[in-house]
Formats: sequence, structure tokens, C-alpha cells
Amino acid sequence: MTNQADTDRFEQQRQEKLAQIEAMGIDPYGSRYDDVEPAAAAKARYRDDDESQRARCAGRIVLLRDIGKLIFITLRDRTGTIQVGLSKSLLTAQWPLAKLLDIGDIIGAAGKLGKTKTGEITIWVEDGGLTFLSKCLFQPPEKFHGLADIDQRYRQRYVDLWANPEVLERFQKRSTIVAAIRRFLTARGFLEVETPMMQTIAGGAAAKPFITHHNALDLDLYLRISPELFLKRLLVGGLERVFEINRNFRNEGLSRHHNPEFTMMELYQAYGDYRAMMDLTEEIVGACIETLGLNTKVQFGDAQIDFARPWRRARYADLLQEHSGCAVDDLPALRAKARALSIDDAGMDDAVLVNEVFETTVERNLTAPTFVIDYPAVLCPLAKRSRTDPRYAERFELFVVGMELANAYTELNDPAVQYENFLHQLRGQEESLTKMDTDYVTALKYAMPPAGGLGIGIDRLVMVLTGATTIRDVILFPLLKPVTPENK
RNA sequence: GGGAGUGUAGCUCAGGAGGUAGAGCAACGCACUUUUAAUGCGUAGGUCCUGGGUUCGAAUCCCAGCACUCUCACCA
Repeated sequence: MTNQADTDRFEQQRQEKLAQIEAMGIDPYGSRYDDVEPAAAAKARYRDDDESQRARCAGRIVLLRDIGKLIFITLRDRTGTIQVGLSKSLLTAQWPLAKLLDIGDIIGAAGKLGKTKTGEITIWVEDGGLTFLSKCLFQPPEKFHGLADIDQRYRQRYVDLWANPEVLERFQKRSTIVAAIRRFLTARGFLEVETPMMQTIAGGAAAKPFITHHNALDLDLYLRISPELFLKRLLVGGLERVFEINRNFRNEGLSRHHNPEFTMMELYQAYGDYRAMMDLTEEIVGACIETLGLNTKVQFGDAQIDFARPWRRARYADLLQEHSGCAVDDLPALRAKARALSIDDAGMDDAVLVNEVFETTVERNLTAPTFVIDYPAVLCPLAKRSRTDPRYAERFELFVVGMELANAYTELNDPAVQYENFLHQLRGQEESLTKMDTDYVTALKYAMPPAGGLGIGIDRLVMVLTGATTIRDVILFPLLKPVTPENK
């Protein structure tokens, strides 16, 4: 698609300007530039009645209007934009440098802070106040429409971030959300920890793992699919409240809701249970909404989501009945339903089949925040069974706009039951569950306090709170097929 | 993997009932000291994704492939 000869045509012109800048004795790649004020702050403090105001900002030239002996520049930094005015009479010796500026270049601008005739707050750069900081050698995207080619936006995120300001804003919000969660949990006495990303047994979930190899030990290792079993070992160790915000890796397909590496916040709270986790989830998400300065009503595509508490809590069996018309224990009806939905049920366990029907009929309809509670116990080998009805596990999954956003259990702390569940899992299971984590069972034998555990998918939470309908819009560098010479 | 769509200038996009193509922005030149996507005049810029076929002639029609998007399937 990109014609090399043409790319060179534009780059050539900019190379020539770079050479002219060098000929002036100026380093076209700049150096340390101190005392920079954010553009937004400079604009915010401006006062009409003060002639002595000055400002010093730095950023990228995103617009440039050359009116002969006067040039107006829109300078963008991480906080926004500010106009820079370059006038021949003010700049004097630096005027030739001003005439060499291109859109995309990075400059520093210092001078009087004032207004133009039309009322735009402007830094009127004085001689010596123009600092060349870095030359952009490529033609930037179209100034009004920005970068629209979706593939190129992800591949060249470094361009996307400044060509499309809403992209930068969304990633700033992501950072704000993660910081809010850390602050909230830390204030509650949770300790942030880091557990292994490379594990000899990929436990804590059922997913296909990525495999890597440690040379010195000649040992295959798995990138973790979950930190769960390590965090619960810490409960045994007496860290009664722990959390980790980090990447999980699952070797599965890509979609609007799935990236092979994704960020999970997982926490464990001794002496809690899954109901405590529901309250905590509402509070955590509430803290994020508050920090972002949002109303509880959030727009997502065509849907409006209302996060006002409390959120709906509905039993798995009831939702199944409501959306599929089948009772959770009516297997003939569920088999029939599965066939009607063209689910391939050959060789499928009953519980797995029920869950297939659940996923196809129920999940996509859960738009408003909904805690699905009381899952069939066989689907939850790490969760404690209900004392009142052992067919069910004390587990919830939180759904919003049809997406699983969180998952929580009352944690199973009985080593004998855990051992049995592991054994049961091993029969006919996929690769992630072929090895038993016997050390985890040993840990439970040393006594793990009863506890609640919660995982929140950070990427999906950011999607919901920023209105991003694809996970790739909340991951800076999503996984893409590499560009090869053959497919270019 | 199935289905649908898209691929044209650096960027954003038109167009093309078969006769080798256009706009805006960006670039280059000229003019302009208060612009706001500055403006006006001029110039330059294209393997119309790739390969094959039909045809006197293909960017357009046909076939195959590649890439991307959406969607379905897969995914505790």
C-alpha cells in the first residue's frame, strides 16, 4: 500500500529542512527543556487584566497557519492545546527558524501570554523563546479527520495517540481507573503483591496456556492463565487481604472482547464470602465512576448502563429459565434447546451443556449490571459449595452489556474437597488441567481462612466506563498479525 | 473456519454501465502581521491491494489470493 518512492519524496523535503536547521547550528533533536508548563494550566491561569503574564510550553505542532510575517501554531501536549504566535517583528533573529517548522515537529515556546483579536489565548514567542526539540520526518495524518485506518491506528499507536486526541484521553482514563482501584483497596488494608507470571502448572482457570522454556533448568513453563492459586497461598501465609493487578495470558481466539494478554485485578479477603465480594465490586466500580467524574448512567454504543446501586442479583437457574425456557435440571429440554441453538452437544457433559445453553441464551441479554449467582457446583472446582444446597457453588459472575466483567467465589478451603475436585477435573480435561497442583492442596492442609475472592477484568471495565466497544481501543498495543514482506 | 463488506495520491474520501482517474487536507512555489480545519493563485504527486482470465483495450467485468473491518462459530 505504501509506495516507497513517494514516502521518500515527502521525507526528502523534511530531511532538507532538517539539514537547514542543522546549518543554523541547532540540534534538530533538541535537548533538555526545563520548566515546561502544561498547556491546559497555562490557559487556565490566564487573566485579561494582567499584561505581564508569561508562559513556557512544549509540544507537537498539530496545526500551522502561515500568514506571511506571522505564523499561528496549535501546539498539543498531554493536557490539550495552546496557540503559539510567531511574528517576524518579535522573533527577529529566530524568524528563519520559524519559517522552517512543519506540522508534526516538536518545539518549545516561551514568551508573553496574551490574547489575539479573536480572543484566543496565545504565547507570543519572543526572540530566543523558540526552541526546536525534535524533527518529524513523516507526513502526519490528515489534520481534520485524523488517522482513520483501523489497522494503521493499532500498528502505529504512537501516531494514533496524538493524531486522535480522544485516544490519548481514553488511555489517560484507563490510568485513572487503575489508580482509583489501587487507592481504594490500599485504603481498605489490601496489600498489593506480585505472583509468578511463569508457572510450572497453569492453574486457577481453564484455558489454553502459552508455553515457554527455561534453558538453564531445561524446563517448560506456562505463562499464567490466572494468579489465583498463588494469591490464595498468601492467605495461608497470613496476608489476609491481598490483591494483584497484572496480566493473564490465554492462548485463545481474538475478538472484540478478547486479547491474548489481558489485565486482571484479583483480590482475596480473609473471612469474607461471595456476598461480601458483591458489595466490594459495587464499591470498587463506584469509586472508579466517581474518580472519572461520571454520572452513574454510562453510554455504551446504543445502550445506556445504569450503575446505581444495588445491582440486580439473579440466580443462574432463574435466568436460565427466564431466557431459555428450560429448568436447570430438565436435561431433555436443555438437550433439545441446545440442538435448536445448533450447539454441538456430542460427548458433552450435562453440566457443560447446561452452561452452553446459558451462555448462548442468557449472557448477551444482560445489559444492565447483573450479578449471576449460585452457579452449578461442578463448574466451579475452586469455589465452596452452598451449605443449604450443595448442587450450587457460592459464586457470582458480573455481566454488563453482555460481557463478563467480574468473577468471584466464596473460596474453597477444604483440602479434601479441593483434592477431589482436582482429580475430577483431570479426567478428560484439556491441557491446562492435566497436572494437579498438589502443593496447593498441601497449602490448604496448613489451613486457609474462609475467604472471598474477586477478579475484575480491567480492560473490559475500562471499555464499559469509557464507551469503547472493542477491547483493542483500551489496550495500547493489542496483538496484531505481524506485517511480512509477502502480505504487505 | 463460515458469511458479509472494504482495499483508489502522504492522509480523509469521491468516481469508475470497459477507453490507464478526481476533490479536500498535507507537500512545493507566490501573496498576505491576528489566523482558528486561515485564505487566494499556481505546481507536483497514482502499479486504482496482488496474480491470472475475458477483451483491440481492464482501475472498472470474471476467477484466485492477500490484508483489514463487521458478524457467526470456537473460547469454564
